[in-house]
Amino acid sequence: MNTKKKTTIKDIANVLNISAAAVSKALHDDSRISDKTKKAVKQVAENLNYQPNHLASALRSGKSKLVGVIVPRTNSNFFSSVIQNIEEVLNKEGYNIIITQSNESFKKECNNIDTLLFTQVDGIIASMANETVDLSYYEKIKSKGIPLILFDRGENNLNVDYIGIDDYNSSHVIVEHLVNQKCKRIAHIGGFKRTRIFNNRIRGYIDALKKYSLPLDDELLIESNLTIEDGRVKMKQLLNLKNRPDAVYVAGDYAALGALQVLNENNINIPNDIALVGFGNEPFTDMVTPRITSINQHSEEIGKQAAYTFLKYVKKEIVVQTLNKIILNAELIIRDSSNKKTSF
Amino acid sequence: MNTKKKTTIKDIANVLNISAAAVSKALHDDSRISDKTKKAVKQVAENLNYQPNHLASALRSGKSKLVGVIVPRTNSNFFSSVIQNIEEVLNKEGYNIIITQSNESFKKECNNIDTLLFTQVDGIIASMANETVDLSYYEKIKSKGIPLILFDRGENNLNVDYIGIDDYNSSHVIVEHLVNQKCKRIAHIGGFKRTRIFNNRIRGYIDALKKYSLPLDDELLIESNLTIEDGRVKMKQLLNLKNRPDAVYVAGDYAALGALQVLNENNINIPNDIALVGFGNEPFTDMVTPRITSINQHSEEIGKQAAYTFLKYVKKEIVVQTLNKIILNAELIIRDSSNKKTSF
DNA sequence: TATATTTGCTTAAACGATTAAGCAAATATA
DNA sequence: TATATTTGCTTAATCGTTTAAGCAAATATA
Repeated sequence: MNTKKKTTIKDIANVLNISAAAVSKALHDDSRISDKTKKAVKQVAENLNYQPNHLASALRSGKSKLVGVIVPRTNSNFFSSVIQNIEEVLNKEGYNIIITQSNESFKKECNNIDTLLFTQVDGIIASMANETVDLSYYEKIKSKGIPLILFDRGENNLNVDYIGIDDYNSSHVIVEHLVNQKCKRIAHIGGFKRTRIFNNRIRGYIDALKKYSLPLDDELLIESNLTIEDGRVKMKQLLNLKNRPDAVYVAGDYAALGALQVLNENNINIPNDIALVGFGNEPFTDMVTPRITSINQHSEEIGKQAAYTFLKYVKKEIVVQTLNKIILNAELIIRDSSNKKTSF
Repeated sequence: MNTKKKTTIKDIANVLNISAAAVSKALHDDSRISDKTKKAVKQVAENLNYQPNHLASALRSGKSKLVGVIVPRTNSNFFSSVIQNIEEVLNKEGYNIIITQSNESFKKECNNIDTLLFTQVDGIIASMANETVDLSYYEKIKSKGIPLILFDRGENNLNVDYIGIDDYNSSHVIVEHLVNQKCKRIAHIGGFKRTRIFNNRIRGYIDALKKYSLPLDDELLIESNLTIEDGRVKMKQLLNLKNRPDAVYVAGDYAALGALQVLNENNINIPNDIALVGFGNEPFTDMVTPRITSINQHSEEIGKQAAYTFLKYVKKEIVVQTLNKIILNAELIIRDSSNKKTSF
C-alpha cells in the first residue's frame, strides 16, 4: 500500500556518505560544492525519485511559493483567462496558485481571505466581489505585509497596485460608435455606482453624451447587478418608456444577453430599432443572434501584468505598497448588434 | 512595514507562563488540558490575533490539508460548478483546494500533477484531458499513496474511484426523444472513441438506433474534438451528404453550438428540417436561438460525491484504492432545438 | 492509611529542509 | 618556506507545530 516512504534529502546523503546539508547545497548549485558531488547527488536524487518537501522548505524559508487568487467566479471567460495567464507567468518562477471564488458574496470573500492567509500564501491577487464595501479584510492582508494586487474590480482607498482597463474611456468609445451609427437616444444599463469600474463607465457615458450634445435623460440611466435576469428586467423597463431609446449600452455582457433576449422576444429589430452594446467580450457575444458588439478587456494582458507586479515584490523591486495603476486600453469589437451597415 | 512578526504558539505560552505544548493542546481541545487553561489560551490567541502556521503543522503531521483539482478548463459551467461543490464540501472539513487547468493538453496535465505532488496535496480529484492516453503520471499519484478520484473523464485501467453520469443510457434517452419527434435519420457528432465517456455515448447511440430499427449509416457517425469550430466543420460535412440526417445528436454543447450556427446560416429550420441535441447543459444552450436541447450532467452532485469519496480515504473508511464507480442518472432538458410541437 | 488512577501540565524529539558558522585540506601568494 | 585564501565539506541550530513520554499533584479505590 502507501507504505512507500518518500525519499528525503537524508536518504540521498546516506547513499553517498555525505551530510544532508551538502545534499541540500548540491541541489541548489551552491558554489562551495564540487561539481563531482553535485553530479552524484543529482544522479542519486533522480534514481530515488526524490521530490523536495515543499512544506519543509517553505517553513524554513518563510515562503510558501503559493499565490492566492480571488475572483467573483471562474466560469466567466474574462476571469478564467486572467487566471490562466497569472498561472502561466507564476509557474515559470516556481509559484503555484490557489484559486478561490467569492460568488460575488462579501462573506465568502472574507472566508477566502482567511483561508489564503491560513495557507500562508506569499501574495494575493484579487478582483473584488460586487457586494464588497467594507475593506477591513483586505486591510488585514496589507497589515500582514503580504503583497496585494487588485485587478478589474479595485478600490482606490486600499492604496495597492491595480491593473485594469480604462473604463471611462471605453464608455466614450462606445458612445462615439453609437453616434456614428446615427443613434440619438442612448440608454445605459450600468453596474452599481459604488463599484469603481462601473462608476467610471457611468461617468464616461454621461460625459460622452454631453460631448456629442445628446439628451441626458434620467430614465435612460439605470443601475443593475448585471445578471442575465436583471438585464431582462431593466430592458423591459426601457421598453416601457414613452420615449424609447434607440441604443442601449450595457455595462456587462451577461446583462446585455438578457436585454437581447427581451428585444428578440418583442420582435424589435437589432440594431435598426435599437442598437445594443455589451461589455467584456465574453465568447457567447459572438454566438448569439445577432452577435453582440462588446469591449475586449485584454484579460491575457491583465493576468500577466498582475503576475509581473507580484513578482516585483518578491524580487524586492518594489518594497512599499502604494496605489499604482496599470491602465490598459480597451478595444471595441463591433458586431451585428450595433452595426447598421451590415444588416441591410 | 511588514515587520509585523506573526504571533506563534510560543508567544501565547509566554504570556500565560505555560509551555508551547500546552498551548497547542489547548487549541486542539485536548482532554488533558483544564477548561480554565483552554479558555485563557483561546482568549490570548484571540487578543494577539494568532493564526496557526499551516506549514508547520502540515510538516509535522504529514498532512497539508490541501486537495488538488485538475480540470481541462475552468471556463465551462460544468467544471466550475463541479469545482464549486468540491470546495464547499471540503472547506467544511478544513481542506482547501488548488485548482489547475490542463487546457486539454497532456503535457500541461503532467506538469499539473508534478506541481500538485510538489505541493504535497493530500489527494487529487481530476478529470482527464482529451489528449491523455499515457497513464503513467496518474500511476505516479497512486504509487505515492495519494488518494486519486476521477470524475467525468475517467479510465477503467487506473483502477480508482470514478464519479460520472450514465453516458450509455443518456444516448438512449436522447435517441428515444428524437424518435418521438418522428426523426428517422439521426446523426451523431461524437467525441474521440478512445475517451471512455465518448465511447459510451457512441455505443449507446448505436445500440439505441438498433433498438428503434433506424438506419445505422457510417457517414452519420463522426468523431470530433467537440470545439465550436469543429462542430461547424462536422455539421457542414453532414449538410453535404446526399442523404442528409433529420436530427443531429452532438456529444458536447460547444460543438452543438457550432452546428447550430451552420444550420442557422444555411436557413435550415430547426427542429423541423433538422433537430439538434447537445450534451452538458451549458448555460448558453438556453441563451441561443433556438435554445438547444441538452443533457444535464448534475455537476453539483458529481462535485459533492467526489469530495465525499476523498474524505472517506482520509477518514480511513476506504483504505485500498480500487475501481469504484458512482454513476448518476442524467436528465434530458428538452428545448426548442428538438421540440417540434412548440415550433408550430 | 496505602496504593492506584486520573489530571494537568512539562520536556524533548520529531517533521524535512535551509543556512550560519566552523574546520581541515588544498591551493595561492609573498 | 611561511602565511593567506579558497575549496569542500560538516555540525548544529532553526522554522512553528505536534506528540510521545514522563512526572508531580490531585483524586479515587481498597
